[in-house]
Amino acid sequence: MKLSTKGRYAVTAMMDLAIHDRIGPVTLADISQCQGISLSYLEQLFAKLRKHGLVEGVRGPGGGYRLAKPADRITVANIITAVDENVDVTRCQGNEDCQQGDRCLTHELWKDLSQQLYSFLDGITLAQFANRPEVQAVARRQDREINRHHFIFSRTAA
Amino acid sequence: MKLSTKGRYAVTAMMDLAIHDRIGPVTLADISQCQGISLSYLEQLFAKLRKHGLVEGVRGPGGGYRLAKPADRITVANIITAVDENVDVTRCQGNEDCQQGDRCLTHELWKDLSQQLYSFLDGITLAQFANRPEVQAVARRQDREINRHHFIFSRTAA
DNA sequence: CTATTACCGACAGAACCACTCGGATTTTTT
DNA sequence: AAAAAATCCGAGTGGTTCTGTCGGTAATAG
Repeated sequence: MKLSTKGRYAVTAMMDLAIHDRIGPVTLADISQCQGISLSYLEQLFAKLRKHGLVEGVRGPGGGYRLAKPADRITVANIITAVDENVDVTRCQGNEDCQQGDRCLTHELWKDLSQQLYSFLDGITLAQFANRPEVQAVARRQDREINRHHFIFSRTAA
Repeated sequence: MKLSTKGRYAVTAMMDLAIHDRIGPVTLADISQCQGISLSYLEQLFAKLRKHGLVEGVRGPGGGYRLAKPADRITVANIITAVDENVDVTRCQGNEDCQQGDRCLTHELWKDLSQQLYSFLDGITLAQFANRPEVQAVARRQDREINRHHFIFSRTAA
């Protein structure tokens, strides 16, 4: 388990997808502009998310990314492990005899804590965020706006 | 909230201190050898832990580090924030009008998740690890060993 | 006095992060 | 058919963090 800005970017971007899931795919350009992350960097993150079956891309104009599974089946732990594939285990990989047989029981304790943390984050789904009343309200307003712009201007010109 | 190898090292080292707290200070050389971390790197970590009032150093032969507070008053969150002082907030620091006023509500959601994570780790104390029966058993055996070596050889020669 | 330990700062290589650039491919619109 | 919008792809880069080395000073126990 590891937690860096990379993971945060991935999680917030996925929240964005979950919120606007109903009106179709969201472009990386939108997320880039909205969240202040570079487009190319987002592309790299989404390549990993796609390989892990969390999102699917839609090419061409009007395309973008959408969730590959219902939002209540995607957990925060899923997202973080998808982009931070570095498992980064203890120094004495598996072989527990790192020092006089039993000295390094702290490694066991850490593994236990790490597992607790994973379980915690695995219990939090994207749906839990997207279904909040205040989120629904804002999302609906934005969706209308986006639809209007789809007809008049291009969407990203908003 | 951030979680890297640095934080893991700090937490496992602090677990070590908590486990052997009863027999006095633990030297960094011991932790270094036991956990496979370089001595100088440990020194850097413990300088931060000391500045945050989590440990106190004892100089001279027989010295080392010991917990500055009872183990049930030191949480995992305390340790991690002590060594990873990087708070690393959202891109639009505080000013919520990062994009068209309300677009970036994902930042709010992330802040909420981050807070949940902190609370979770803040609920886990060193004592919860040190007080486990299996830990107690191993620690007692090790302590005896260390005491014996204190008289016959030097402690690190074990 | 000597050995042991914490303390301190500078530095250096390696790895990783965040990002850029230049393209190629697919699809919709015109 | 042409143009534009979007995903895809890989190479490369500057900066930071990680990990560790080295050399030294200060305090303390025996």
